Order: sequence, then structure tokens, then C-alpha cells
Amino acid sequence: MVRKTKEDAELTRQKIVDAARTVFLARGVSKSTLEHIASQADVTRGAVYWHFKNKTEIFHAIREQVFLPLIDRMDDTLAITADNSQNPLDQIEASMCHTIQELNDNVEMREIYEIMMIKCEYVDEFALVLHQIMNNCSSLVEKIEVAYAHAQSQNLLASTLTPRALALDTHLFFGGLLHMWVKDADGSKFRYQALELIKSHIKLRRK
Amino acid sequence: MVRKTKEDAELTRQKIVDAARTVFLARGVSKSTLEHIASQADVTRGAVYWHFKNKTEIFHAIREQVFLPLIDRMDDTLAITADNSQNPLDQIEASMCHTIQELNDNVEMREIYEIMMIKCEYVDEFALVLHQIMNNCSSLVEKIEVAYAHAQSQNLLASTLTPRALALDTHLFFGGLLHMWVKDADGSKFRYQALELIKSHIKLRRK
DNA sequence: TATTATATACAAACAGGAATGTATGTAAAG
DNA sequence: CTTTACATACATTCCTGTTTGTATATAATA
Repeated sequence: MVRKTKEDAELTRQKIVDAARTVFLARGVSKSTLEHIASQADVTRGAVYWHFKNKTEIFHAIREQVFLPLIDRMDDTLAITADNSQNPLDQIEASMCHTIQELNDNVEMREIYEIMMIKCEYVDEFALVLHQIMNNCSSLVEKIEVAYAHAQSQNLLASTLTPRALALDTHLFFGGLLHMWVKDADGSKFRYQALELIKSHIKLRRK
Repeated sequence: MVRKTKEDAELTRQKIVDAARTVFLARGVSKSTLEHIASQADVTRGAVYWHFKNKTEIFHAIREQVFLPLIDRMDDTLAITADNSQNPLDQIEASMCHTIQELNDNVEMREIYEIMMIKCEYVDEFALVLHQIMNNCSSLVEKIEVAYAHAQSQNLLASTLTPRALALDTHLFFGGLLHMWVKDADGSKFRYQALELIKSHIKLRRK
């Protein structure tokens, strides 16, 4: 029973990607073999090699599942930031809280973040993934900076720091929070109070 | 020319550890083979297997090079914190700046941090390394909290947040900074302004 | 519409290197 | 003379990439 329809084929492809996510999470990217992935997906390596050139391609397929939607959300955030009707500090706070909520609710996203952060070695071809991430960071910082600039012009800020300094501080805080959130798998140290931490962080800036 | 003296043997051991650091950094821990490490150290796998049970043991040996001194420094920091003569906010700031300076000056430390953060997959036996790290984090937060409590009682704080909230925020900030510092290999985004970022972070709290 | 041809979506078998751990050899230190 | 500190050789397992086989969907053609 080979040669399925196009829809069937797309379904097997997705099965392979899902299986790879499970296997990567459990064994790490490097130690995961295509046989592990294939058997987890209930297919043979033949199917895997049909849909993907190698393990790296599967990795990127997984990554796109999170980061293509994420770029969309970034654009949303940009649109929101341009909206002057809302308190910019509330917007920054809501944006960060929203990401944490996503991680809480969306199993796949949570797993992918965990793979990217602590189940993957950024060498060779993966090294340039890091560059992409760093560039995303830069544009993200700029957006936060714009929001803080709005807050400043609306006289909402308690501090005399520049919007840029505030934005960088917030970005580093949130990066740290994401890392700790992911690493705190049992939730005893950071996950349970993540939202409070965000609110405290923003409260520190409110006049 | 085999069978060196004990001092020679200890020297080869150190050569292997240094070689492993280089190889891990270049190829990632998983894809590094004992042959890679051996030839980098100008010995054979026989020497490696004589000194270490397997790759994992070498990994831990590398880790100890950084984290045993680090624990010592933590105790120093604790001692300093108990000293009431100095401004606690200055102490926190100096402590973070000192770590960044270490990373700037100490090549080995920099490389080891990079290996631990982005050249290593935390699976199986490595998973419990993460637990150790998280526990270190907890005690570190507590120390920062004590310092903020001192600052509060000396009326040095601008905010009404609890010392605990401030400490967590600082810890997450610094965790994020370390990650970005390591990932920003060319220094164009974060490294060059790391010390300023720390000062801004603390300035935000000063009355 | 029925038939034929071709491309698709895999499964299964094959060939190769590569890495690990172990076992054995060996020369010098103690 | 024994143990140490390795080097060398060996056995085995594992993983990868490719090749071949094949049943069927789908397009082409008559």
C-alpha cells in the first residue's frame, strides 16, 4: 500500500515532523537518528529521505512551525505599538505576558523552544540560526524602544533612563525569563511566577 | 617514549582537557569524537581512555575548571554582602561587572561558557547538570535579595518593589545578558555595551 | 471512456565509513 | 619486578546515504 494521494503524503510529512520534535526533545538533536524519527512516525527511513534531504532539513521544518507564526505576531505587535490610544507600558507588559501564555498553552511551541534552547548545538550549519535569532532580537529591541519613547512622551515613566536603555534592559530580562522558564521544567522556581515577574519588571518603570 | 613521571602524566591530562575544550567549541560536544580530542592533544585515544572513562567525564572536568572557582567567588560575594560598610547597590553592580570582566579577560572561561550555553545538549546524564545550574541560581537570587534588603533598610531604593522581586528581576536580566553576551560573538550588539547595561539596570533602582 | 505511460510515495536492501570500548603490547618509573 | 602511562590493534555496533523495487495515483492518449 504505497503511493498515497497528495493529501496523504502531506500528512506523512507532518507525521515525520511531529515525530522528529518528540525524538529531538527526548534525545537531543545530535543523538537523534533518522531511524528513531522514522519509527516514531511509523514509517521507514525511505519515507523520511523522500520528504527531507537530511536531519538538518527536518530541524528547519520544525523551527519554521514556531518562527513563521512568530514573525506574524511581531508584525501585529508593531501595528499595536503604532496605535497611540493604549498605554505603551501596558502594551509591552501584555506582549510579554502573551508569549508566556502561549508557552503555557501550546505544547508544540513549548517543546520547540526547549529543543532550540537546550537540546541543540549551534555549530556549522546551525551557527547561522544563531545569527538569525540575534537579528530578530535587534528589531525586537527597536520596537520596545519605540514603545518606551511613546511612554516617555506621555510622561508615564518613573526613570530618567533613555528609552533605548530601558528597552535593552527589558529585552535582556525577557530573554533571561524565557531561558529560565524553559529550564525550570517542574515549574517550581520560575514558571509559576513568570507573569508576576513581568508585571514587577514593568511596575518598576511606571510613574 | 611512554611512561612519563607523575607530573608529566598530570600535564597530559591537562593537555587533553584543554584540547577537549577547543574541540567541543569548534564541533559541539556531541559531534566531537575522542579521536578528535586525542589528536588535538597530540596523544592517542589510549591516553584519553587512561585518564578518563569517556567523553562525559571530560565534559565534567572542563566544567569544574569554571564552576569550582565560581563557587569560591560566590562565597566571597557572600562575605562582601555581609559587610555593611559598602553601598549594596554598588556591590551588586560590581559583582555583575566583575563577571563580565572575567569573560572579557579569561579566554578559557569564555570558551567554557560558550560550550555550556550553545554547544551542548542537555539530555540524559547532562540533564542533571541543568538542575545543578538551577539550584545555583536559587542561592544566587537569595544573595542578591539580601543585598537589596540592605539597600532598602538604608533607604537607597527608588522603588517600592520587594527585595525579592528586585533580585529576581536582576537575576533574569543578568542571565539574559550572559546569554546575549556569549551569542554575540562579534561583539557588535551586546558585548561592547555590557557594562553600561549593568549600570543602567542598577541606576533604575537607585534613589 | 478505456488504456497506457509516467511520475509519485514510499519500503527494503545494500555498502561504507566512523566511533566506541576493550584488549593487548611495551618501555620506563618506582 | 611490578605498576604506570600510554600506543596500537581489534571487534562491534551504529548511522548515513544511495540504490533498487514496487504499487498506485495521475496525466496523456487513443
